[in-house]
Formats: sequence, structure tokens, C-alpha cells
Amino acid sequence: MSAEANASGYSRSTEDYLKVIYELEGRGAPVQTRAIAEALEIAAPSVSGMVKRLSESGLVEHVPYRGVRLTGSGRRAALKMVRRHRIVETYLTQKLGYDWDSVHDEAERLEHAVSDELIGRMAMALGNPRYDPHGAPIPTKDGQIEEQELLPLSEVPVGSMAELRLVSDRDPELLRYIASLGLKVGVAFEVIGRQPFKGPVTIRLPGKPPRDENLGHELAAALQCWEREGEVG
Amino acid sequence: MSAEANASGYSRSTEDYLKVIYELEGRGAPVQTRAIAEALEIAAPSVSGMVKRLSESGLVEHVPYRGVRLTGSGRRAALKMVRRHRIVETYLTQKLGYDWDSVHDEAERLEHAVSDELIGRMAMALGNPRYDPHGAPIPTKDGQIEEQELLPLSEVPVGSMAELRLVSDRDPELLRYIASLGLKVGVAFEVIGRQPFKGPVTIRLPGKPPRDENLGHELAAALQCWEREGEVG
DNA sequence: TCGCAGATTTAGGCACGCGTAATTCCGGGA
DNA sequence: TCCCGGAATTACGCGTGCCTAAATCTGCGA
Ligand SMILES: [Mn+2]
Ligand SMILES: [Mn+2]
Ligand SMILES: [Mn+2]
Ligand SMILES: [Mn+2]
Repeated sequence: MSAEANASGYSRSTEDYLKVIYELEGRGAPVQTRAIAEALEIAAPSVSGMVKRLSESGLVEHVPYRGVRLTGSGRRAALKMVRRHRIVETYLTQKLGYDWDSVHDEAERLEHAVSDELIGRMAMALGNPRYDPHGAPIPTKDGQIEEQELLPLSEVPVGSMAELRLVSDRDPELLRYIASLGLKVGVAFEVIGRQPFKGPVTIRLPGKPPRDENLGHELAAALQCWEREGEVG
Repeated sequence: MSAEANASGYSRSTEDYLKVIYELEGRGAPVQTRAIAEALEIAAPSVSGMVKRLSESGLVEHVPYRGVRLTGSGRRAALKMVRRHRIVETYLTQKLGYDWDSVHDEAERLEHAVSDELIGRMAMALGNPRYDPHGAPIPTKDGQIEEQELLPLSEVPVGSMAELRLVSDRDPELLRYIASLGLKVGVAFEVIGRQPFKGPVTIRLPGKPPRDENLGHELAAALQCWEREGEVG
């Protein structure tokens, strides 16, 4: 048989922990045990145990009762996983006809099995894409990742034009729903209203005739947009 | 995160054991512990332990000190893995430019991560191929597999035409070497000589002018061929 | 400043897969 | 039939990663 367990040398669990910690770290704040536990759907004491191993491996720095932060090598490994995940999602969508709501689960498994070689070939076949199907930036081979300045649709000022740039890939139903509205990454629309107290946001989608849609606050908050101030079509 | 560990529901180890047992079973003879241990590069007592678990799961039947045989569900699961492995190898070769000597290791990992859905899409994109890049038949979705009647080149009678049909995918160096000779699955040639006492086999490859090559006995034994009796070109 | 709620860790346990060392079994030759 | 070498199993141990229950810590509000 041969072939290593896991192209990267780390276990699947380790890889998933690093990725989740990276995503929860955001702007460098220490990540709480409980947040990791929730994201991975694992009991908190299991996380404590794993965190100890990760910190003994030098992948995270752990301040007891405070939280963890990725070390340099932890961050590198995490970015590698993020790249794998996003390239796989892009490949499945572009080359194998997957819809954007069904690639995440597949990628969650494949990211641990693909080699650098395969990721390189997929990226090549795709023309080295910069974003995955949900708009998330794909880290380069050497770990550079673009920082995006985005605004949740729920905070885009009424009256301005916005363009959908990024949606979480975690909720297939949400993805299916917004796709059914004709919304996908890159689509521009006008924000024509927003009700107070977490009320719905109304947007006007391009088309003949233009179509208005009301989006609940929670949904609107999940849609990260570029705002194009003043540019009302 | 979500997403099962392993699309099939069995662990990676379990899947590899089943596949190896299937391959060692050949014509239904019980498979010895030692053979499994060697194929998986694992110590024999580890195999004893795993065999016990496999037999408790109803995947193999174990007669102590004698060997194991796959049960119905064990065979079904094994054939599923064989299908996955071979479709992945074919896909990597056809769609991502891999050489036939480098797909095996990649497939050995990916086979555990791909879903039925993905295998279906890969097979579709390939036009439901019947053989993998090494000539091995690909089981159908419902577990049918073609039985081939092949003869090792070392046993093909001198003077007859033969066509290379199947090579083991385990030895990349062997694969590279025979490819360098211009041999690949489907190539026909004439067997023009064979020395006794495990001596070399001489074949005449088509071309202008035809080219003769001497293949060591061990190599010739690894090349499974169709014999086309009497048809000397 | 105290105490409580919630977060975290510790304690103890389990299944999985692997290993080495020791023991047992099995089949064939004398 | 006995013995012996090789095959297989048993005994024991380890790291990983998960769990629940019990202790412990931390920060905040009264
Ligand atoms: Mn994803
Ligand atoms: Mn994953
Ligand atoms: Mn193979
Ligand atoms: Mn495998």
C-alpha cells in the first residue's frame, strides 16, 4: 500500500483544528476553547486535550484559561489547508459541475487527502483562481492571502449600490436560497430599504424589469458586500 | 465542520484491509495473516487484532490459524474501494496530466475521501471507463467486475503475437521503465525469443524499423498479456 | 469584596490501530 | 509419532482523539 496517512504529515484532526483556529482568530484575538468546540462539534474537554498536544507540537501557543493563538508554523499549516479547501471547492464547481452549496462537505474531506502536487495541478487547470465559489480568497502557494474590506449587506447604507463578494460556505440551505434569488458572487444590486430593529433589507436586482427582494436581517448579515457609494444605477 | 470521517462509513484502515484482502483472495482461497501484513507493511499481530474487529463487524470470516475470507458485505465494500481507486487513477491520468507511475499513491489516499457522488461525476466525465491506466478492470457501481484471462509475458509462447493488457500499479520504477520502452496497455508486439532458466524474453515492438527489446524474467512475469495465437505480423 | 455562572481543565475511561515479546498452533519430515 | 520451524495468536503497552463527570478558575454583578 504505502502512501502516508495524510499528505501534510499532520493528522486529519490536527488539520481541522488548525483551520478552525485560523478562521476564529480573525484579527489576532486569542481563540477560546469553547469556540473551537462549537465549530468542530466536539466536547470542550476534548478540545483542551487536543490543544495541549497542538501546543506541544509548537503549532499553537496556549495560555491556560485564556485561549490559543497560532504560532508561525501553525499559521502556515492552516493557510495551506485553507488553500487546499478552497481550490478543491473551486475545482469541483468549475470542472465537475457541483453546485456551490454542495462542495463544502466534499472539500472538508478531500483537503486532507490531496497532495501539493494535485492541488498545484487543480490550480493550474483552473488558471490559478483568486477566489473560491463563495468569494473567499485563495491563499497563494507561499501562504499569502488577500485581505478584503467588506461590509455585511445588513450594514450597507440604503440608497447605495453593492456587489455580493463573499458568503459563508457552511450553510447549504442559505446558499441554495440566495442562488434561487439570482444572487451569486459578483452580482450588483441596489439597496433600496432597510427596516429598523433587525428588520428586513430590500434590494433591487438588475433585470428587465428589475426585481425587488426582501431579505431577513440574519440573511443580510451573512452576505458580505462591496459598497459602491453613490453609484445608483 | 461536519462531514463524516470517511465517505464510506468505515475507517481508512478498514477500507485498506478489505481492499488488500480482496486482492489477495484471488480465486477464493483463504488469505493468510502474513500476506495481509506484508501487503500493508504492518506487523502480523496488528493484523490479528484488526482481523478480529473486521470479523466482529461481519466483513470477513475468520478461521483461527487458517485465514480470512471476505463475507458478502466485505466483498461489496472492497469492490467499492477498488472502483474508487481505479476511477481516481483514471481521472488523474486523463484529466490532470498525471503519468501512470504516479497515480497510485495519490489514489491510495483519495479513495478514502471521495464520495459516491464525486466518483460518479468523475466516471461520467471520463465516459464511464472500463479499465484504469494500468489495464485493471473498473468494477461497476453495483459491484460487477470483469474477469480477464491473461497470461504473463513470461509464459506467452515464442512466435506468437501478444498485447499488453495489465500491469501492476505498485512499482513506479517498473512503470516508468516499460513506458520508456514504448510499452503501454494496448500495445501489441511479437514474442521472438525466451531463454530457459528464467532468462530474458525478447519481444519485437512495432515501428519503422521494428525494435527488439530484452526483458528480464521478473519483468516479463509482471506484464499480463492477451495472447493472439499464430497471428504473427 | 464576595459569590456565582460560565468557561476551562483535570480525572478517568474507551475504541482504534499500531508496536514488541512471549506463547501457541500447525504441518511436514524423520 | 515426535519434533521443529514458521505462522498465528495472546499479552501488554502506547499515542490519538473522543467522551462524561468532577474540580477549578475567572470575571462580573451585587
Ligand atoms: Mn468550505
Ligand atoms: Mn476537514
Ligand atoms: Mn493503484
Ligand atoms: Mn488506501
